[in-house]
Amino acid sequence: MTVPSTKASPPAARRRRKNDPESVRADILAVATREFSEKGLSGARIDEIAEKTRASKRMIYYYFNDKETLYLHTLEAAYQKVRLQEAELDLDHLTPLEALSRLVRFTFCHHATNPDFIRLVMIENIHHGRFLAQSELIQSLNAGVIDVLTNVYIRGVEEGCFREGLDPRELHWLISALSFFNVSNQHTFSLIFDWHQAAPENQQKLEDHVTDMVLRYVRVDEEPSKS
Amino acid sequence: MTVPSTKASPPAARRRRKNDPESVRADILAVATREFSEKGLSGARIDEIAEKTRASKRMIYYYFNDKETLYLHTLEAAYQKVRLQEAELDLDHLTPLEALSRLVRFTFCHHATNPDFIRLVMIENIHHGRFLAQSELIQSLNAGVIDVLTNVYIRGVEEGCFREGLDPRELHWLISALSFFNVSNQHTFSLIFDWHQAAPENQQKLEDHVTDMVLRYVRVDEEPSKS
DNA sequence: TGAACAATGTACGAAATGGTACGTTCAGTC
DNA sequence: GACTGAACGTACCATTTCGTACATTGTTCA
Repeated sequence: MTVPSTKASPPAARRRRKNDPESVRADILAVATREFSEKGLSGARIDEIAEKTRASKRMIYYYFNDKETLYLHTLEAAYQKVRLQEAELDLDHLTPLEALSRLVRFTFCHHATNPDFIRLVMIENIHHGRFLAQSELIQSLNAGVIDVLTNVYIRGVEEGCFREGLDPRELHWLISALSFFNVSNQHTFSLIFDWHQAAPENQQKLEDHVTDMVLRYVRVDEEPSKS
Repeated sequence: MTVPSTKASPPAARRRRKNDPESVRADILAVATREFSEKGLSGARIDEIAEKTRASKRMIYYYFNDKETLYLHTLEAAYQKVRLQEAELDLDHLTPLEALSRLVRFTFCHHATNPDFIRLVMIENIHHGRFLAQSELIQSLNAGVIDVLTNVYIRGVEEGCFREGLDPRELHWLISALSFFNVSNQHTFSLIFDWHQAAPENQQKLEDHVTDMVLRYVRVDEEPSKS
């Protein structure tokens, strides 16, 4: 009763209390993200996650029921974070060409700066998307991703700078593929071709090439005239 | 001495003998490939590999020293198999455009029909290419892969159908990225965008798009004239 | 204040798992 | 035909690893 400023406001008063479930949960999730993305589902160790956490192993099983559930929550959190970042993108005030270019560069840079997310997706694919299939959350989150691209594309076609007949979903596939591969296969590619792909100058080159490639694919053909 | 037709020819007479080291080794490697590519290094179980083999667990440790060595041999065998298939490609008698098109389609199809290999490479990347770095074999194998592409590209530039200034290694990167992603991220992509990517008609579409994309990127610009 | 429930720590159990000790059989050689 | 080393089987060990039982502390509300 004599406690400073806490009166029926549990979520706001996080300082004075000893028990802080939300932060414990968040802490576990953060550590789990690092561990799972680094070592995979079977490679990550619950005990090691527990050690690196302020909490104890008991807490992991308290908030998340078992290893696989923890992994699923990790995956969901990662997707949510991505979507939040994507939502900040504002393309409506740009010309279609600029907007598409911006979108490609954003995707490329985003993936490059979020290797944890990429690795989790790789790992999830190794598991045949078994966990993603369980998550309605993720699937609903991703519903609107294509919409942004669709809008840009339609505007481009209407303005005559993009050629017709392309499927925005396939366009998204192309952009994703190039941006994803840049992170996912960096190690093997660098080793095999003795090329420091992660070097800033090479990353810049790749970003330019990827952007160029997508634009060339979408732009109308510059053929002077037919016959 | 009364044995049928075996006289100082151990490698040829494989039938009558009870011990058949080569085939045991090959069998182990084949099973290990399936297991590792399916479940990863940490996910695969030596006991399970042993069970699925005609041999026993003891034999795995007899021929390969430990789990990681077995994994490394698996990886090396997979790369070797790929290189053998690639070597069959004969592009010299084609025009540069046809040759490049052929090369892209070959890569796309090859990856699509060898998911085990793709998955092993994914897994190896999860391990930061740690094992590939140990293998001089693989790195030497891959030396000549770029050469084929380089030849085609140079021919194309000389004949005036490819634009100058592109790096064959980066070109290879683009082709690999699109072909690789098609397999590596099939599960998550199909789920998220509710699109049966593995369906033959969609695979055909993607193959066409990928080929088209690469060709559009490499072809000379069709601009009528400057100013 | 004290009952009720949420949050947390400690210690432990049971199964899985990589790896090995030890013995046996096979195949070529003197 | 005895000897030797390669090839192979069985049983086992030590450790790791997921998960839980149980006790304890914190928090809220009547």
